[in-house]
Amino acid sequence: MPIDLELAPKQRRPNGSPCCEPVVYPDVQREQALRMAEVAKALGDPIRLQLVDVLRKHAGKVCVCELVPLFDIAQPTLSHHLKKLRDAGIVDSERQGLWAYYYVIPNALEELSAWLS
Amino acid sequence: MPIDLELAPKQRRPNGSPCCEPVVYPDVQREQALRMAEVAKALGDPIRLQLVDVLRKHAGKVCVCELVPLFDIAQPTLSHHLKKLRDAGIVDSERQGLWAYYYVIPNALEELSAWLS
DNA sequence: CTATTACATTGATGGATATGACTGTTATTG
DNA sequence: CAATAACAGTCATATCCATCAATGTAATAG
Repeated sequence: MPIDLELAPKQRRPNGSPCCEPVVYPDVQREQALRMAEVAKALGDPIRLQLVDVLRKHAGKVCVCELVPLFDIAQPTLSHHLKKLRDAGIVDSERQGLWAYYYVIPNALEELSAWLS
Repeated sequence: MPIDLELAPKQRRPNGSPCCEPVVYPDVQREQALRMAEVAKALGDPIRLQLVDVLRKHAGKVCVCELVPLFDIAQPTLSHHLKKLRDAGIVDSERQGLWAYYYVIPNALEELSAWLS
């Protein structure tokens, strides 16, 4: 059940009583909000957002060594950001020899995107 | 200029040299990433995301007193979250007597939404 | 085997963040 | 005017976060 309560419109205030009856909050959508907030939080850093932007615009997988020179941060810091994106379920990686290739998980952004539009 | 570099695909590593030529990063899109990350960061909290959800689903303006009972947080904490959303340019408020009415700023989410889809 | 490269992890640190208790401001009731 | 209600701001605290330096791991070159 989406959050679509009939919130009481403007109200008078008798006195000695709160202005609004407490609206019962439908506990549903809670989990969806948690999931979407987790994704949004991961995107809430300019570097991570640009990382996702780069990865999205390259259908294939991108090597970490190609991502490092794009930003003014040290390699461990980039690794840290990539881990955040991985923990949020936005990207995943694949190891091939010495290199690690990252890619955006298909539909990982879909729920948030649908909610925003 | 959007981030759409031709990242060199997989590469060999001669030896004594880094694996990839440093890719020149187009400094543009930086500001856009900053703006979108700011919005995403503000949405990166379940309570704030649900707040925006409630406000969006009510075309009119919603009184703070109607928002408070929806969440298990104290009123000052809710006020803080609303301020975060205000600072991020997502919502605005209007004072009418004792009450403050909040609403989502039209198109405030458009840039992020467009980028996500 | 030794050196080096690519990447991840750990630890430390300064800065931001979420929360609640308290206080302040404004407006309305009586 | 006095009391109260609605909301915002301040302060303190505990937690989280971004960053870097240093280290660890795995693989490849020589």
